[in-house]
Amino acid sequence: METKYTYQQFAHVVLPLALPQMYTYAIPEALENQLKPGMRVEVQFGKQKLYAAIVWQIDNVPPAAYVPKEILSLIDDAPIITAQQMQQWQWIASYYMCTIGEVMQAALPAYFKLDSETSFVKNPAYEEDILQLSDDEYLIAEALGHQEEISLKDIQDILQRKSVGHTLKSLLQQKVIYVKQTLHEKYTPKTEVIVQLAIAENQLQTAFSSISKFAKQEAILLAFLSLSKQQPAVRKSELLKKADAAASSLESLVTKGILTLEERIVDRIQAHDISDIRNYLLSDTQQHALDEIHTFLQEKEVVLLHGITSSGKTLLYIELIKEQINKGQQVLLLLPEISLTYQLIQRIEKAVGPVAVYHSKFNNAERVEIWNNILHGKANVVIGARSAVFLPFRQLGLVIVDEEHDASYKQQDPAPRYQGRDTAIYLAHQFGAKVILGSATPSIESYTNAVSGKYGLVKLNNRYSNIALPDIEFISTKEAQKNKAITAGITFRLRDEILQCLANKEQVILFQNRRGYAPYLACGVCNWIPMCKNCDVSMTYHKFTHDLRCHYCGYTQSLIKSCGACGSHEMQQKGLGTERIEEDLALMFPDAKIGRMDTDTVRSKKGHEQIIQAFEDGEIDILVGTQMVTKGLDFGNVQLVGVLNADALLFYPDFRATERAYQLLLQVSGRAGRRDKQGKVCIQISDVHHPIADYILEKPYEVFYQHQLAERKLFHYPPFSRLIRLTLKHKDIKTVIEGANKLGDFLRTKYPDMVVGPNAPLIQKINNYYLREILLKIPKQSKETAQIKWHIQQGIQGLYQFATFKQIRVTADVDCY
DNA sequence: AGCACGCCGACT
DNA sequence: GTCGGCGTGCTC
Repeated sequence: METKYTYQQFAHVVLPLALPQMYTYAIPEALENQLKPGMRVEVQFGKQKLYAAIVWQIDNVPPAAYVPKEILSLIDDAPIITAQQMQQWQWIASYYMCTIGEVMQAALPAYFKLDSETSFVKNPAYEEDILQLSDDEYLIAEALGHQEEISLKDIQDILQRKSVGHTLKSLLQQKVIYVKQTLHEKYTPKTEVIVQLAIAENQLQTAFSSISKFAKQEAILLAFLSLSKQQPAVRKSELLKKADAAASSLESLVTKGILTLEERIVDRIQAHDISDIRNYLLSDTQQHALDEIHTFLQEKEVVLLHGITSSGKTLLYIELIKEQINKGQQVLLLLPEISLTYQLIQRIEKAVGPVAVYHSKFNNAERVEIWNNILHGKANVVIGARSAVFLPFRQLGLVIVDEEHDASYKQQDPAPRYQGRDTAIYLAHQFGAKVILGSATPSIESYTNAVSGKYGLVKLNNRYSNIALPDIEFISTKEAQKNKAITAGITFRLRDEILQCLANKEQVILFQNRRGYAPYLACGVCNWIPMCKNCDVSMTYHKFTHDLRCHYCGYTQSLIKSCGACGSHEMQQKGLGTERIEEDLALMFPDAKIGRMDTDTVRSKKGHEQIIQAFEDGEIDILVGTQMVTKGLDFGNVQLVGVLNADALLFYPDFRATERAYQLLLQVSGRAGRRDKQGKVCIQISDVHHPIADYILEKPYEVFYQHQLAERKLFHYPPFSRLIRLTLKHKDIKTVIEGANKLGDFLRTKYPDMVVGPNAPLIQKINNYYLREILLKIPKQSKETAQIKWHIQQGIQGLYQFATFKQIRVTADVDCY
């Protein structure tokens, strides 16, 4: 018998999974004409799981090949994403070669992404026949007598083991329990309990006399009266604190009908104190730059603002933001994650009024609220990290990308591997909005666009209030080693500079790009190095925890005392991590207060803030840290910046290594010097004649740029090409090599001049998976990028036709770093 | 991503 | 002979 649909409408939905297609569900009659694209619906996918999927498209064509499932319920009464966002997601999926489901994962705050949790409930029809049950089964049935439902984890806890499958199966077979899937709406608005007076003012006298025997109740009522004079609403928590009373006393007052309690939904996003909106005055140079920006923006969509450190780019941003606010437009200011410090946000807020801040360290509930505030036009200035490009803007007028060269704008893992800066430009384009890219050391790509006239180019060459540029000195570690003028990685030259700073009560920042204590151990006899058992990297020694750790997979083992190859006991610690340097500094400068900032000391957003605050308050004299110290530290009394080992920055076999080293050295140098005194920067490097020293010391950015450009041209790197990197992963090295060769050969037959590799990456094995890479260099002017991407997909599909290659994971990284 | 189905090794 | 390991394929 042929199935006859009673459904009129069908919805194509996106699931929050890495699936290439959309899935079609039937819209039940009750929901007809209520669904709109961008709304979430509850659907069952597979035999068990429930998901919140996003309606992408609605039509009335019944699928011919299968019987669609019904949409279970409608979650939203209005779309949570806009048509513009849907277009943006589609663009990201196709440009960065991923699925829309993966974009959905990255774009939505966690609370919008629902999936079901499995729980088990007691079958009410089950007649107690407890004697039939095994001990384990009895324990579960017993537990369900106390609670409505029970999760898998609860069952594992009760039975004190992980494999509970058979017990579960048996209980289900005997129909003691059944499975329930529930889709939890995880977001709950924050509420506060507000206390109000339940009686008229003139009854207060009577009330007081009625509670005269209860000191605490009296205290509460008095505290309430005083608080209610100061503020419109009295919060329960605050009242109890002021009265120093317990909730039970308050309850008594409520029972007596003197006070009432009311629960209210409040904003998690606290309104900040912005009482003193400051007007900063622009210098002539800055004003001139601002005028130039305006002129360019009349005809160009993007302007690159090339301003040296401390030239006051932030001030220009503030002016530009204010203009947009006056026009009633929204502004997005993107910053590298780590630069999003409270100090910077506060500074901008003081100048432009309230801003919404959005980045991954905010808790989920806050992110939902910011999302909704922007969607409903309640927030107009957003400061955020790269994921802020996914917010549901309405009237976007301007996007500013600060430190546009920063590598952290590129998402590495997982997909979507999008470039936040480039996505921001696309976003702005969608709204007809303008873009400002700001940097002291622009990326080669952006600068090329500026030189070619695609972007406007505005320069800001003077430091604000003419703060002198720091005095930069390269110190040869090779020489120092020869002369025995170096201990613990610090040359005597640098040590003397530090001493002088300490004598002058000035602060010092030291930069070292390795965390931990010793980056590796080595046997003094046979040179054996302990490696991670899962990865192709050496184990790093952490002294504080007294163990060896892999910085790639997190594997930890206790410290090795004897050599794994020759058995000798002469294991030596090699290299210098921040932890070790911190320790050595304490010995070298016993009177100085040493601080350390790296991922080990900065666990939370708070940890980061605390160290910055301590540094600003002068509680730290010498701050040693990784990459982190190069960003977001615009304060303090820093006179000296030391780079302990610049060689480590240049060592990477990566075409961007020089560019990155250059950017980092200049950025870290920018931390030195204050209003009244020229700062000092000491860069330790083995060879002081390395070209990078020249670029940093003498040559203007343009010279560096030209040299880099020539090199990029020679090897067909961006901006002369577009790179796509394919990474293949498999547990067996032979399989991954053969698979990579197969895919490489396929692509080479199509595009003989574009394929590089397959090659083994710098780290061959991570987490027990062997890796191989294939790089595609697509000429910039090529019109066939879309076709190439399609062929890549074909190639991967082709690989999966072979049984041996079926479990190779292939990831594509477009515009890879 | 999850989940079920299906075919080979170590236990009662 | 069964439990359960994970390789394989599918989900509207």
